[in-house]
Amino acid sequence: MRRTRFDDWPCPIARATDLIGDWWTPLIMREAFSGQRRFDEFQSALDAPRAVLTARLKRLCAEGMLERVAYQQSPPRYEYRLTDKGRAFWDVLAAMWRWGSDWLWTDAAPPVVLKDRQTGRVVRPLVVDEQTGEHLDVRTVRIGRAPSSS
Amino acid sequence: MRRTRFDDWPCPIARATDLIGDWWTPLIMREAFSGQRRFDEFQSALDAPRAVLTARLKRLCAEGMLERVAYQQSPPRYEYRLTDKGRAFWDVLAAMWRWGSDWLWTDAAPPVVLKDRQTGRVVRPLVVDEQTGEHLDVRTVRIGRAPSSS
DNA sequence: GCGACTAAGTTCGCTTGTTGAACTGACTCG
DNA sequence: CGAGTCAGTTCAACAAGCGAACTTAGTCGC
Repeated sequence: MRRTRFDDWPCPIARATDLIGDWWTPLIMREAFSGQRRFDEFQSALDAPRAVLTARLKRLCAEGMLERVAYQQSPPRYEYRLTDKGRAFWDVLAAMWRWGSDWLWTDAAPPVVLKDRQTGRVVRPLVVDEQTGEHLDVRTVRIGRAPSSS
Repeated sequence: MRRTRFDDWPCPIARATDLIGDWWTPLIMREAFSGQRRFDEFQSALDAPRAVLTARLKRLCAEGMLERVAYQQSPPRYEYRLTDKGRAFWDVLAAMWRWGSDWLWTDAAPPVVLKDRQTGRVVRPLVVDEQTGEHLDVRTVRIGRAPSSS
């Protein structure tokens, strides 16, 4: 009777949900993107229960989003670094950022924004069709069987 | 000692996580996007526990992502329709779709794709900077304080 | 060499959330 | 009148999340 797993469903959203649908997980990734690496850094940045943090980091490593790397031998200490897969996940967080900024502040504007590291310009993530560059509209898109590769 | 809420954190990712970080919730939204509206449609499409589905639909309505609308008077029956806020959430699901497709099928390609409703062309969502149209790279972006609007 | 400190977890008792299955109530249809 | 439909609710067992305290292996200041 354990929590239903989605990680073998034939749908990208379901599999992704299995990972980030976990409590705390997207926030851990956010911290990783903003440069945190060590257990205690994550812990104090998020104020998450240590046991939960342990479980999440273990899962993220198992999934190949983070890598557990020794940064000193004695006493043995490890830090958690983003892998390519983990870095690619930034796109999802950026989409969440945009949607959250647009729809989750009814009263005022959110106190934080994304900025270009060089120019300082405010950056607004947008989800588009790779081919056309047009904003992806729900109404124009449907879910379909993949074309057979044979 | 209840589950830590993120919905008043000053970060768009945190607030979004509070919503979609919930088990089942992104999948319910996916079903909503593919046209499901009724309680039993969601239930049988996902095979989710009915009690959980009730709780999630209630939450999504409270958050203004869905609307509970009577579609007949007697007996009173309700369906759940996407609001503008809910429709806007498609961007996040699209980003999850893309990332999941790219990184969560190690063995083969995913069996489902997004297609243009008219042309049938396969559509690949991409997260870009709204200004430049360039793919958003983690390394070029940082989190910063919002410019004061005064 | 002794006590305080540090980093990275683990353990524990308690509360909340999830699960599957069965049940309910108001109606309609044959 | 009995079966069926829809939109939930209820229940008991179990899993997961919570905060706080504890552990382990080493270093640093004195």
